[in-house]
Formats: sequence, structure tokens, C-alpha cells
Amino acid sequence: MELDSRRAQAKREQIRQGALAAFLESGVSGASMDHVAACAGVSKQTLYVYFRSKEDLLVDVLGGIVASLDERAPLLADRPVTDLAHLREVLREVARVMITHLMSDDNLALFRIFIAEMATTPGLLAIWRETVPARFLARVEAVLERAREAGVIRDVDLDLATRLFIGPMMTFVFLDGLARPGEVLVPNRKRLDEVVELYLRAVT
Amino acid sequence: MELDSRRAQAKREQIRQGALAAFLESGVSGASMDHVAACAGVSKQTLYVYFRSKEDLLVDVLGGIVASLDERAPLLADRPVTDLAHLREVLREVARVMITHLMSDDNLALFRIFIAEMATTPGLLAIWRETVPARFLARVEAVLERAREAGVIRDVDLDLATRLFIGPMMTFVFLDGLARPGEVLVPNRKRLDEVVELYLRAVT
DNA sequence: CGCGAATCAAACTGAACAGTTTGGTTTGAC
DNA sequence: GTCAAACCAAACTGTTCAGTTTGATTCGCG
Repeated sequence: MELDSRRAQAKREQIRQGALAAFLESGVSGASMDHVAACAGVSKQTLYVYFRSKEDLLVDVLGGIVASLDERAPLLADRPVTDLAHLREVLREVARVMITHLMSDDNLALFRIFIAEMATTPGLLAIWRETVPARFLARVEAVLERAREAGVIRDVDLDLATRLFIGPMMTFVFLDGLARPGEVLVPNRKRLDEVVELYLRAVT
Repeated sequence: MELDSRRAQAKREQIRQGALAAFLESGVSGASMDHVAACAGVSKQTLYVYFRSKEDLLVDVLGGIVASLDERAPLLADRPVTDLAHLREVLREVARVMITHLMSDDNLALFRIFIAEMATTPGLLAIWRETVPARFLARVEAVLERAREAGVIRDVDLDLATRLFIGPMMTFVFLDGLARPGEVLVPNRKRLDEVVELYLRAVT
């Protein structure tokens, strides 16, 4: 089998999408490989031609998702933060994007999968570590660093300042989102802006 | 069978403890009922005398844990917060207790179980909702409310102010704790005090 | 002691499911 | 058209596990 051909890559992708749908729908252990195959519109055997095992497939799928998040992330590095109005605007936007993006049903299901499977699937643990702290937190921290260099915020510990900003968003996601599957109450713009205002008071 | 007798209650409790140990050790789906029975030092059949099903047992055990957390929680209602020094001291203590308590291996495992099983076990969902937001958040919020009445903090939105305080702690628990089973890096006192200081600046 | 309730160990049932095998069908390159 | 690679459906294997059944044993109370 020539698994590098264009056709093979397409099949791989087709399987990935079906698997993702199945996992999001019923969780990892809840989705049988028969069901995954059905979702992907592929025979069960073909699954095993392209992926060694269920765990292999899971890691591959989630790894792909996480990598693709990078592209959808706002280009924080380009945004000017040389005065307070700029910083305020950037933080507001980050808050909005975070909340609307992370609190979608799909993403909440993804979180559930990560947290549940991380303990027993080393590959996922590695993906989470490389991503959430290393990429996402670092990106926010970089914004704050530039703001600090420009004298917009005080000389605070940047890691803690980042956590103070991310934290309230996490309360929305984990306390409200995960606890109410199907009926998630997403905070509105005004509420998020208030969080930013409260936050700015701490760091300026 | 007289399931209300003293003896029966003791057996129930014995089973609960064994089940908790088994669940923490291997997760819910990872712990077979045979293993639970072994951990409890009880025959498998006795398990089913006292609990209708595995799900029943799970809900009962976690419900008990969560209820018992109340007793271990610091008595925030008694603490005076009529000046800044008081408030600072109370918040520092809350932060320390939260972190040392929530970031223990057992509690991280509990979180993992809750998040993973909540989606498919309605009983757990109810327990989580009644507890985490209703009890824990409310308790911190009550402290802030008294501080606000005493004029120690500004006239801020109390829900958001609570989230701003809880949030950074959640980053430690969820970003650092859940991602590094076995090698959790707990933030030290100084670091937590810095968080409190940063926080106080936002609300005073 | 003696009796009934509680408990035990162990085998069993039935279902679910990851992964494999088989044997037949489609696809596309030449 | 032909041939091999890719694919498919379906049956099969071996295992795991929740929950049940059985039949013997222990415990506590009178």
C-alpha cells in the first residue's frame, strides 16, 4: 500500500474527521471502532490499515486539532500595545475569542476528552503540555511583556499576570461550561469587558 | 436484611472507602467491580447488596466526599475583614488552603473523575453544580461582600471579583496539576502571596 | 447451643468491544 | 481488458467486565 499518495492522505483525513465526530459525540470509550468506521464512511479494516490502534488514532486526531488551533488564533504578535487603549482593546478581543471559541460544545467535549484520557494516554499528555502552557499562555504573556516594556503596565511578574488574566476565563469554561452540557451560559461582551477593566486595575 | 442497623452502616462505609480508593487509583472505568470489592475487603456480592449498580456507588461515594469537604473548609464566615490587613490575611490563607488541598494527588484524580463522568452520569452533574459554584464560590463571595460593606474593597461586581480571585488558583490546578500527574509542581507561599497582592490591587 | 441473617468465594451469563481474518468487490493505471 | 492495490462487509476471536446465581460459611443474638 502506498500510504503517501494523494489518495491515501485523503483517506487518512477522512478517517480523522469521522473519528473526531464520533469521539465528540460519545466520548472516547463510548465510541466503538465500529462506530468510528461508520462515522468516517469507511470499513473497520481500513481504519486499521491507516492507524495501528484506537489510541494511535486518538492521539493523531487530537494532535491535529490542537495544531490547527494555532492558525485560528488571533495574531497577537502584530498588535500594538504601546498605550493603555491599545492594550485594553487587545485584551478585550482575546477574552472574546477565548470565550466564544473555548465554550463551544465541541471544545468543551475536547476538554473533557483531554482531561479524562491524559492520565492514561501519554501521547495526549505531551500534546497538552506542548500546547496549552507553551503556546497559548506564552502568547498572552508575550503581549503583556511588550506592554510592560512600553511602560503601559507595571513591573509585575509576567507569569502571574498571565494567570490572573486567563484565570477568570477558565472559571467560565470549567465551572460553567463543563457543568452544563448542552445549556452553556456564555458570558456576554459587557461582562467580559468588566473583567478586563478589573484586570487592568491590577496590572497598571 | 436490616440495612439500617449500625453494622450495616459500617459495611456501607467500608465499601465506600474501598470504592474511593479503587476509583482514585485506576479511574472509574479502569476499576472493575471485582477490584472495588477487593479494595473494600468485601465480596462482590455484598457490593450489590448495598449498592444497586456501579453508577449508584460512584454517585454515593463522590457525593459523600464533596459533602465532607464542607467540614474541612476553613471557617470563612467567622473571619473579620474590616480592614485591608485582615482581608489580605484571609485571602492568603484561602489561597494556601485551596492550593495545598486541591492540588493533592487525590483531589486531582477526583477532578479528573468528575469532569470525565459528569457528561454521562447525571447524578454527578447535580453534585458538582450544588457544590463547586453554590458552596465554594459563594463562600469566597461572601467574604468579599463583607469586605465591600466595610469599605475595604471597591464597589465591584462580586461575582467577577470572585472569579478573578479563584481564576489564578484554577490555572495552577488545571494547567499545572492535571497535566503532570505524579510530578505536580505546587506554587509556594511567596508566589501565592504575590497573587493575592496583585488581586488586591484590582479590587481596592 | 441453635437459628436466621449476613457474608463469602467462585463459577457463570451475557453483552460489549478491540483487533483479526476471510473472501469478495471496486478502482485506476497501463 | 487486465491486474494489483485498495477497499468493503461480515463473521470471528479473545478478553474484559457488570451483574447474577449457587451453595457453603460465619456471625450475633436469644
